[in-house]
Amino acid sequence: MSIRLVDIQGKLAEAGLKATQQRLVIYKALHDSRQHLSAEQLYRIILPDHPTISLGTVYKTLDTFVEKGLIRRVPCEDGTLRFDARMDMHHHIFCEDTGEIMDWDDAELNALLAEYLKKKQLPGLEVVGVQLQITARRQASKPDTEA
Amino acid sequence: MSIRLVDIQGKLAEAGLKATQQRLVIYKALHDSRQHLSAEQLYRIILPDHPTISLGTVYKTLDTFVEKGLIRRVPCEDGTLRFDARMDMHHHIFCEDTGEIMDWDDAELNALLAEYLKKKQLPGLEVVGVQLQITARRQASKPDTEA
DNA sequence: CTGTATGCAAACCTTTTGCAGTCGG
DNA sequence: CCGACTGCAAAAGGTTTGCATACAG
Repeated sequence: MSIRLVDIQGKLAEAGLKATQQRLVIYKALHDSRQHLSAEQLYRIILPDHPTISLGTVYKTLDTFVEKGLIRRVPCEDGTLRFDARMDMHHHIFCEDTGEIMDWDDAELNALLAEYLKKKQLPGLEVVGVQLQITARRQASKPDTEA
Repeated sequence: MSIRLVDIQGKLAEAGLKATQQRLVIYKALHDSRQHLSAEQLYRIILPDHPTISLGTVYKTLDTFVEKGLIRRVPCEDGTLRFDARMDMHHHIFCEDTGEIMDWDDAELNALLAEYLKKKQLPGLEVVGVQLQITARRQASKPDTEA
């Protein structure tokens, strides 16, 4: 669940980045949260344990991480920009009621999409990533609640 | 290609919205652009022909349209929020190089996804929308350019 | 040691808000 | 006519920038 510092150091070294305290903390916080957090949210999580870290550093660090391929940006329907430490193929469910983004993992779906993309060619484009974006609403237990 | 005013008026009436000049213009501009524009971009497109329209109105109107289901928000990997007048199932290719969002239409893919979702149940959630988000880069004509 | 990365605070840009006046139904 | 909608301008919110200082390699 919780990533080891050694592993983060490895990732940073691979990317040619200095392993500063802040970078270790930011990566670990995002990874271990297993969520899709904004810079601001991440800052608030980190602050109690690291009161001297600055919000600007969080922004810069996240940008650096994205640039180096350590994390990815998750576009979110409510307009906020969030980040995800998972780099493997997976999908997102956006809940309209709560604004939450949940991961959706399904090997069958991944295989389906991989096969589809192998067949289809995008004109002049090389696919770098694919994800299904599912928008959902909390299911009304009583179907007659509103409609 | 270009939508008729009568049709927009119909949509607005259905949604219970007054057919103001501004709403007609904004909807038409977004629809006819066949692109995924931000409020700001839309404002700039409209301004020459309607110099008195205000940016605030564009924001409010777009929000109202989304609320009423006339258009949808398109989350974009660069953090900007854009809007799309197409409400039928279709997919988006985000080009990392240009920041452009292109539509991707494929009946086969739509069928594939519809079938998949019919089979799978999301726990306690009702699916309102699905779209494949493809991230791509311009294909290097010479494969040895970088890698 | 040296240059990269951080902290701080100001600047910037986008979006929201409140209110008086306007206009569509 | 009346209430919904607009324009304006100010405020809020989130993100970026610049520079002096600190720290990893």
